[in-house]
Amino acid sequence: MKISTKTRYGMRVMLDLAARYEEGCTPLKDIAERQGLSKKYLEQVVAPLAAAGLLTVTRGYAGGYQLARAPRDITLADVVSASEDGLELMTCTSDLLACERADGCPSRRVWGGLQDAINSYLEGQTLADMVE
Amino acid sequence: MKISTKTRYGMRVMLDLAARYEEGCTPLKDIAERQGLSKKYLEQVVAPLAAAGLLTVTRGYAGGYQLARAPRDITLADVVSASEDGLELMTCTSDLLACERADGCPSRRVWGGLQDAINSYLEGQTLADMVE
DNA sequence: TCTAAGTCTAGTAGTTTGCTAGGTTTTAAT
DNA sequence: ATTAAAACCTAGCAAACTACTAGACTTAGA
Repeated sequence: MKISTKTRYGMRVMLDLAARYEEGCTPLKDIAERQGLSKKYLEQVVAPLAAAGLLTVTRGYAGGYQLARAPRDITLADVVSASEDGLELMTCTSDLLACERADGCPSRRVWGGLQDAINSYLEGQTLADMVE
Repeated sequence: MKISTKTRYGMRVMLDLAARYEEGCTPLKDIAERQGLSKKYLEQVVAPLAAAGLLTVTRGYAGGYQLARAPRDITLADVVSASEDGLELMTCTSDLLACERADGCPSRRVWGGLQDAINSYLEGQTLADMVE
């Protein structure tokens, strides 16, 4: 149940960009310096966020990243889901089989409930909420 | 944010024992058979649960495990926390340092809020609730 | 004393994590 | 047309973690 640094750094990048959303695109170099992180590593951190359509990319000279939507329109679920490739706590294929055999499968209830709690928190908060 | 099989199996063991709490101690062999899991692996799954005081152990012939308290008095947080060695989403030492430098550290708010959501769900539900 | 239980320790193949490194492509400024 | 600053892509790698298996040892009731 630990959160990977990839996801944590991804969130920091998104929050950093949320704080200066009006200012146009920002190069990774600036974000890396502000956050005290390796620019090279951030490239990889940012890739899935861009692939998920959360970032607008400007390539070439004076390029950089900008939030694709207003901070108010990007939820924490959007960010975490992109970084972690989904919010699922488990790959439920094998669990479905196990549940066939089990009687009522109470553990389904456990993890389903936890999943709901996580989803509803992350979906209910936006980047704007976090930045104030 | 995936849940390890160790934790999932641990929960299944605890739920299995909760369902037959009145019946005294149950050998791991029986649980392994019912759940379709390796008994040998379950030994390791169960170890941290016993160490956390959630299980009463009877060694020797006709021994086995039993819940140390009634299902109503064991929360999901107790179980997950024992299996995962705490509920923390991250080791915050390095984050504290980062937060000194950052201005207001909005990511603290993100993960703190998620942590609260997770904790309050897990602490609010007991094994009895899951078994019906 | 036999036997069915839990206990402890070690090993291990495979995967994931958290990076670093280097080269390629894109594009605005000169 | 060249340069420079940016994003993009791929590979590699040590360390840690995961999901087990295996075996020897201990405990205690029948």
